[in-house]
This record gives sequence, structure tokens and C-alpha cells, in this order.
Amino acid sequence: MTTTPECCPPAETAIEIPRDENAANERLALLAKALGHPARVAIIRLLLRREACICGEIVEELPLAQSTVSQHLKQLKEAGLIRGEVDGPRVCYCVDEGAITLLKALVEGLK
Amino acid sequence: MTTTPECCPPAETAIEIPRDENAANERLALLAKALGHPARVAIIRLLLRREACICGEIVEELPLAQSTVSQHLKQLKEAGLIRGEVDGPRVCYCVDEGAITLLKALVEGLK
DNA sequence: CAGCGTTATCGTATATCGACGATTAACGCT
DNA sequence: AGCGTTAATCGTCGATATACGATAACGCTG
Repeated sequence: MTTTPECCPPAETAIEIPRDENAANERLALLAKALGHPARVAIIRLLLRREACICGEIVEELPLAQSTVSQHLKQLKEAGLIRGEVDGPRVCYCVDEGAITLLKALVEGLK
Repeated sequence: MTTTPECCPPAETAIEIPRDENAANERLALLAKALGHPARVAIIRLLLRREACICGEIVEELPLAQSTVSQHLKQLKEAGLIRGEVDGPRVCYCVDEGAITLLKALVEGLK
């Protein structure tokens, strides 16, 4: 098996629900858009369960080409849902728990 | 003022979280994609607060053309987040509470 | 430093999105 | 029947998403 790198130990982004409603809408839309593809939801799940971490592992779990997975990872990263840490030749991706918390809060705030 | 139609009284869609994980991913992705635009988030909020109901009212609240709003409404409807009921010449849109509940459950299930 | 494994980026093709104005369709009312 | 109001649809445009293979970049390791 691989070295099971203990990636992304510290650094949790502080969550903050936007005061302005428009800002909240923008933020929620950004996060939702990032989750707007089944493959990206699957990636988030893999990362949350720590069933996969390294990009290569994720590629093996999904029926997609490596470049395509890399694109999805990029989108998730740009939305702030995940972070990537270089681990030698590999890159370890982890969910940003703060972003997930924010997402849940924003969705829960729909009322 | 308008007649304040009491739209969408009955008919709540039963929620059911997909057993299959792939199906859950697809469902969540579909719902998330529908929320992946600030205008659509804003529409959902308007409908939830019942600040607006009629398509025309929604158009007035948003800085978008009527046809554009109609497109967004269509996408929300296709995702199952809202329903529309014809009320004379107007159309009253309402949130499908079941879909919102399902969305919240699916997001909360991300762990 | 040459080579290998890993990941990101590039280039491309197709499809969908997002916005608008214009048009059509549906409905109530006179 | 015809008119006005309201909403959906059409047609268009540019921008973005999705997928892939090919290529580049990066960091070990021999």
C-alpha cells in the first residue's frame, strides 16, 4: 500500500456566513455550482471518508481520465471546498471542513 | 395590489434519499447545479419568504429580463425545486418543500 | 543528471449556460 | 371575436463546462 500520508493536518479555514444577502447568494451559488456534477460530489465523498486522498487514487475510483479528474479537482479547489498539499511527487487533497460547514449553514439558512 | 393568490396549497412531493450512492450523487448534483447561480438562489429565497410568487413579481425583484427569469424558473422546475401553478393569466411559483428537505438531507449527509 | 512516476496544463471538440429581444401562446375580460 | 396582460418559447450570441489525449512540469531516485 501507499504511505498513507497524513495530509492537511492544520489550517482550517474560518467560516463566516456573509452578512449581505447578495453575498450569501453568491457564496452559496459558488459552492453549489462546484457540487453541480456527480463526479465532484463523488470526489468530496471519497475525501471525506478518507478512502482516497492522492489524486491518483481518486482517478482509480472514477471512470474518468486523469486530466478530467484534475479539472474537477481544480474546480473544487477554486470553490474552496478542497485544498491540495504537495507530498513529494504526489498531491494530497483534503476537504476543507470549514467550507463544508459553511455550505451546510448556507443551505440550512434557506428558509 | 394583486389578488395574492393562495397558490400551491396541497401536493407536497414525498422525499426519499436514494439508497444507491451513485443515485444520491446524481440527485445532489442536480439540485446543487440548480442552485449554482445567484439569481436562482435569490428566487428560491423570494419564494420561501413568499415575498413573491407570481413570475412577474420575481422579474421585478431581479435585475434581469423577463425571458431570463423564465429560463431560471424553468431550470429550478426541472430540478424539482419549485412548482408552477397557472392562476388565470399568471403563473404562481412555489418552492417544493420536499425538495428543499431532500437537499438539506443530502448536504447534511456529506460526511 | 537521466529517467520515472505523478499531476497540471494545453489544445480541441461538443454541449450547455446565461443573457437578451422578439415572438408566440394562454387566458380574462369587454 | 378581439384586445390586453402575462408568461413561455425561439433565435442568437458569447462564455463556460465537460471530456479526452497529448504534452509539459515537478519532484524523487538511481
